[in-house]
Amino acid sequence: MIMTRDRTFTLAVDALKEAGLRPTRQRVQLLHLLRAGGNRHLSADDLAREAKKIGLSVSLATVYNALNQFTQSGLLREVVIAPGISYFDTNIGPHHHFYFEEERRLQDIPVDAVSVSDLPPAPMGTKVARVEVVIRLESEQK
Amino acid sequence: MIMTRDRTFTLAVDALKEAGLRPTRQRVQLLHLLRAGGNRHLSADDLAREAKKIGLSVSLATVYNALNQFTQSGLLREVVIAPGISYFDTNIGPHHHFYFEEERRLQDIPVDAVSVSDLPPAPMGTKVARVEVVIRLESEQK
DNA sequence: TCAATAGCCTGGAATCGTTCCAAATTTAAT
DNA sequence: ATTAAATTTGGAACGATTCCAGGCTATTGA
Repeated sequence: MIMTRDRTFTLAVDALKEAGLRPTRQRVQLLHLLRAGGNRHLSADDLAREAKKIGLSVSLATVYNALNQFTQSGLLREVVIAPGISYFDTNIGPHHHFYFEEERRLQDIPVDAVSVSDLPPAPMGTKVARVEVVIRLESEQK
Repeated sequence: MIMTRDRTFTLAVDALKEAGLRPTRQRVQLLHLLRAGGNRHLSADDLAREAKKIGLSVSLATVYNALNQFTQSGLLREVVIAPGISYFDTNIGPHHHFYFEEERRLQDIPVDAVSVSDLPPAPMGTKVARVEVVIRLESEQK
């Protein structure tokens, strides 16, 4: 008799299929983990560490591969902050970012909280892939 | 008899002094080189290579030191594009950037060509250090 | 259902950009 | 000139990321 399957990962599996990525164990688990806990900004290392903590067996190379593939497929968005500091953002809708320099932390800004208008046209032969707004914050004390 | 000194580097020397940096031979030469040729976007390696080409004797470590010091003093602006790709921009006035993904090239956008308005207030205890707008472009061909 | 095959995962080595270090040199102040 | 402080240097070290070759796994289609 066919048992009802575990539905825990159905969403992740579907998302991967739709993105044209094979729903391998590692990718499914990582995507599921990424999507747990709302919108987040994680480094590759953060994700690898989280995965390890909950007992997933995934190599660091695979974490990098998966994050890059997810980003390319539009399942994630990458925000690069400084040489050697980059975060993957699970919020893929249009929005912007505050960056707290001291804390090295990102925070989403809803897209309607900033208006970017009168964009110059994309130069000939190109099209806009993305408009990125980062507001860098420093502690107020002088 | 005191000869008239070489004025070639006067501007660079003055800028360094004003920034509170000692006008050492290396810093003067590098700043001068940076400012030659209008607004530019150079990686550390680009600058080191250029310096070498014109016969300057500067170590790579010094190039990095100088670029970081110049950036901190407001003589330069750093634009980070991707993990491992960052440029130093000699244009320190307010402006934004196009980034051509394929060519890995930056291009300035005059500040008045984009309007960023209704910025949300900086969170309590912080102030805005900088607002960064990068318009990422990809080749138009499908 | 089960092989065949294309794609994926892995640990470790390699690479890249960047920073660190201690010694030697240079600058600025006396 | 002398001295103290700052700077430069080459090379080692570093952290993040990518590469690689071999073993595994998902998908295909017979």
